[in-house]
Amino acid sequence: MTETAHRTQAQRREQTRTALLDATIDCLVDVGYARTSVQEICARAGVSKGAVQHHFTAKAELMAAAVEHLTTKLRRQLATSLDELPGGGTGVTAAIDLLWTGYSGTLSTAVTELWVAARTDPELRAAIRPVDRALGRATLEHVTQVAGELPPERAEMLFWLTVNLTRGLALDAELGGDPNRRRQLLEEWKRIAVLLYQDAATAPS
Amino acid sequence: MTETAHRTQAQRREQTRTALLDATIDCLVDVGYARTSVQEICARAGVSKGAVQHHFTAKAELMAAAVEHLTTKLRRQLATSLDELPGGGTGVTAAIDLLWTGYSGTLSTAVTELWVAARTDPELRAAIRPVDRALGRATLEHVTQVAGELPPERAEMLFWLTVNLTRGLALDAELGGDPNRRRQLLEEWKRIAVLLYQDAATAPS
DNA sequence: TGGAAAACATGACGATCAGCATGTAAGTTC
DNA sequence: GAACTTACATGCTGATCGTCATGTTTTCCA
Repeated sequence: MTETAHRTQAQRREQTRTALLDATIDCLVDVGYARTSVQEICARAGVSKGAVQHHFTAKAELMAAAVEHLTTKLRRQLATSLDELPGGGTGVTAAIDLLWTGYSGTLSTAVTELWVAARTDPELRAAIRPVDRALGRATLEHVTQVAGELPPERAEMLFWLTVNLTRGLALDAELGGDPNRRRQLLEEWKRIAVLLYQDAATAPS
Repeated sequence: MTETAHRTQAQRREQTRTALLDATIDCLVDVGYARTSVQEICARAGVSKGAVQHHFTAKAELMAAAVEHLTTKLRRQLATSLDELPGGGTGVTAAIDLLWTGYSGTLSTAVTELWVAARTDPELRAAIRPVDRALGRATLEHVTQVAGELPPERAEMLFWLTVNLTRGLALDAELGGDPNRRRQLLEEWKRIAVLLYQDAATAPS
């Protein structure tokens, strides 16, 4: 119990750092950005305010780091669900499911909180933009890998349409919209996408 | 100059009330929900904290009232753009444009702030949901009125797909995504919708 | 093994928050 | 026009915010 586990300095640093970042994400998810205070964060992380001060000069820097932490986690989640999902994946349909599961999870909820907050916070915004763009490109790669061969331009269109649609649906889900309707809409969108895929295959302009 | 304009009590009440609600919306739009304080609001409205206290028992009630105020404004905006837009409106295309202009304005920005905040605030959420559902239905009516005759079920699908897509696009716009891409995506979506419209007309299942 | 440095804790600081108690001015009613 | 009510202003209160200054513990290195 009272046994002191020997940890190297780098280990300690990394450990409390990730604890802080995870706590930040948790905080964003279940109390929202407005009420995500430093105190609340380090209470969840089990450390003191001095710790967060030692690792990050200001709250804004913590948030910026949380953004990066979030995207790496999202990338990992994307990779794993990519390995699991497409067993008998039917190309476009599987890709859409992939995006939906990605954008409807708790991680994306945290991202949305940060996005909306970033709209009126230039500093946070500057931190988010490049990371988000990189995530977008990486996701596009993964998805096209699943979706089979479409004309690249068409594929990108479909991708971004799906991304924005799922983002809208995720927002609807956050506010407690009807889950059934969301399912229906997603199914309908899959049918449309497949239809378009056939179009692109049979009559590429 | 120093002439005191005689205002009836009801006029005074209504006037500062709408001033407060407008100021709240302004505040949400350009400083965000997290930094929308009572002080900031009544500073913008040109009244004192006592005034907001007299009209609303708590900040939550102010926000709830702001939600209702917002939706009535959105309805008016929708109605006017409905009168202006569809001069040579081509049915579905015009309807999509209508929705986009509706969901990409400042009013919808404020709504998004409240939505995201409402996710972790049950009180605010309870205030938003019914009003938002009513707005959705009203919008659906207006849109179908513009879109021409589609099978009602198809029309509703298209409507909700468009709504969620435009919401996602609006979120993208808020964070400073590429406006050109948004234009392209919207154009593409219009083409798809028209295609589906033809489908529904020629081969109604 | 002991001193330096890094990692973390504690407590206090001014600022700001939402809410309340009390005062004043404008309108209403008789 | 005087009592009364409504509409608003002013100033305070405890709580909480982010930040900082200063201790205490843990690891490192020689």
